[in-house]
Amino acid sequence: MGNPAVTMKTLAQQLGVSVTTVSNAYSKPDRLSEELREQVFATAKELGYCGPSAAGRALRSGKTGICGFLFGGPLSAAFSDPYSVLFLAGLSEAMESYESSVLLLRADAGDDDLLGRAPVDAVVSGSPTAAHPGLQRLAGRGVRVVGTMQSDDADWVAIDDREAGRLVGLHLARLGHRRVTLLVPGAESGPEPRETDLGPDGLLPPGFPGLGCGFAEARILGLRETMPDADVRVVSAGHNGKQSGRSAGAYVLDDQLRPSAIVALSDVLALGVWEAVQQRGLTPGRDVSIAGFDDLPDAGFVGLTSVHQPITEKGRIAGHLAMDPSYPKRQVLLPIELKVRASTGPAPLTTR
Amino acid sequence: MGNPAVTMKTLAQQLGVSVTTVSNAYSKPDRLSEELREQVFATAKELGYCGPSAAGRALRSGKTGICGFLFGGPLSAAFSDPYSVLFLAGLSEAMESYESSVLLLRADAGDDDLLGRAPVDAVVSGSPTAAHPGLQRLAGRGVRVVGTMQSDDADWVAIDDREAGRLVGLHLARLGHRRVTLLVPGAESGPEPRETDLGPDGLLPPGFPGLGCGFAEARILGLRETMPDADVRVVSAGHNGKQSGRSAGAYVLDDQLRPSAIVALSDVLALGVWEAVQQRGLTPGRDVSIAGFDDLPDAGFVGLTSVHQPITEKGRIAGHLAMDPSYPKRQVLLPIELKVRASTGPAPLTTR
DNA sequence: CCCGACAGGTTGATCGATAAAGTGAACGTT
DNA sequence: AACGTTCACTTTATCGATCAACCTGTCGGG
Repeated sequence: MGNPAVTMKTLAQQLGVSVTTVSNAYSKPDRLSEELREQVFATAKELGYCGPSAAGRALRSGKTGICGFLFGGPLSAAFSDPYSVLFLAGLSEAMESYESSVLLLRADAGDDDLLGRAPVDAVVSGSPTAAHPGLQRLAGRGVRVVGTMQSDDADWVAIDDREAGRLVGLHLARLGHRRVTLLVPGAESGPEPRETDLGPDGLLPPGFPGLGCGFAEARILGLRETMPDADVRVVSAGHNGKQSGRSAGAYVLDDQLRPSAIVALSDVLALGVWEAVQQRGLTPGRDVSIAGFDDLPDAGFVGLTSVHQPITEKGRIAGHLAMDPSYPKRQVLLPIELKVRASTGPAPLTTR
Repeated sequence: MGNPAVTMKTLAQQLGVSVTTVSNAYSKPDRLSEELREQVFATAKELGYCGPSAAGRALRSGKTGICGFLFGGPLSAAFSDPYSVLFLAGLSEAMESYESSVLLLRADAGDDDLLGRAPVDAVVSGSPTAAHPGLQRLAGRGVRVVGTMQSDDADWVAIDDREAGRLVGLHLARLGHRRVTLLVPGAESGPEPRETDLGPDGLLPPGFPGLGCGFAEARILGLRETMPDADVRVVSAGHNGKQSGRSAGAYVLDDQLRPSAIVALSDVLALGVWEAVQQRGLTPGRDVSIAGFDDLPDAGFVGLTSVHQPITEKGRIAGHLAMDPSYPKRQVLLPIELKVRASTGPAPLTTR
């Protein structure tokens, strides 16, 4: 039952010892006799004391045993995206070995607060929404920050997104594709797909939704690099979900100048496109090729060509980087691999 | 960059005002002039102060703005179980409306600590591992506890598991099934399926893994109630995953006395069974019927008969119960519905 | 016989912030 | 003119625990 007011002081008084001794019973067992320690615990149970309060301990010691997982956008979206779920699985697995827990944080502009006020020892930037403004300051406060995109200064675990783009580009180029549409997960703009051309530098035009994604730019660059003379269009697909993948797919497929290949910057989108293709009675890999990134389990299931990355392992390593300052490699580049499946095939002659 | 030692005191000194005023600037805007407030923020930015520290605030005010999500077993398992992922999606969605965040907690015996020391205002018991010993004491400390199983005293959001069992039982009985095997998610015992008969009371024998599940008992009771003269066997399927569903399914299917229907107490298990059935070249719903519970998205996808419950909504409501003491209904029973799909059909004549 | 090491405590300061009560000036009220 | 109010802050007292530093016997070695 435990009265709310039961604290170490209460215990100490009851036992006739100092508060420090009670504290030691919990956190420094070797500093008092085994016997007394037992007594402390016995009295604790009796009075309904349930261990040192998180707040007090955190304030004094400066540690919380909590690692934040930062997600850009509504947290509920994190759970509908298999990528983050897999990442979280790895992250929380790592946390268990540190007896720490994971705090889900939403990284929203303006919401400096929730982030700044989070009681965490470290933060892992889960979605590759690279640099949240508040992150910098957090780092100053002694919070370790771990990214999931390459950068010069910070700690990170990432893949070579440019290389990932190249893998797909090369593959499609060899299959003879010349007209390609890229689907980028956009901001939370409505379901309306929006279209653009790439700038002269091969990058997204400034202000185009999807820009913030971080990985988008690199993947596009890599792809362009290996398909220099292809006709590449870019369509923003609203939020990163199967649903918007489907509608963006529809938009692209119904266009009179249908591309021979559609590359989605994430598998969720690609899977949506896959459905749109099926709905139209077309066969992926024959009538139109589809490729994605991340190689989610479902990709293997339906036969979607995708660039594999070890997502759960990524989460695990991020966890170690976050909790263990002495972890040797502070910047980890994970291997990737193109999984060629049935969803990509030679470009149809009519559209070559 | 923000020196670690930048605190409200620093700000106050720099500005020549009291610490309280700085505090008010953040949490009680109407208690100081707009002008001064701006100044405070300006200086904060200048000195790299990133808002009130969570620890200090939590200690003094007794609130953390954090809701714990309690999972029985390794947290990483929570992410491989679509049920908990869907639940978490709802929970975190609700949290956003309270500007609170979710802390993932592992409810392990012996690990009283991690739970007791968690800086939370409330805890939602995510997996139906009903009553963690520490929960009681937490409640005493002023932490609101929300369950996902029916009980008399506490707040909860749940479904009528017994009724769920009845729905399945009735359905199977009408289809003429007389020999049924129940698959219960067991403890983390190895992959070895283990078998048992139901006790005379129609309950699991004491000590049988799966007992702790909470919902298992009720569902079994309901099922038995509607199939009084069926031959019901129970098999424990190791941990709650597709994998163990498959091996438990194999175990059951390869038995000489193969049942005409297999009921898994969770869809993940059922989906595993489904795969085992397919692997053997059998057709679910014709050669052997399969039914599950929870109606995960994949269930609809492959055509698995299952008892639907609004999982995400459950999480949402749990969140409201946790964060809003004035939420009207403190005990919420959600509707369920049997979704009949292709995986169940008339019992084959040979096995009737 | 003195010294140092060690086990097993104690004391007092402190972590960063908020709650509650107080202060003084300006203003309106009857 | 006396009095109640409001505004805009300040003062003081904690919240619960940990840390650094300091006692106090005891025991073995030189």
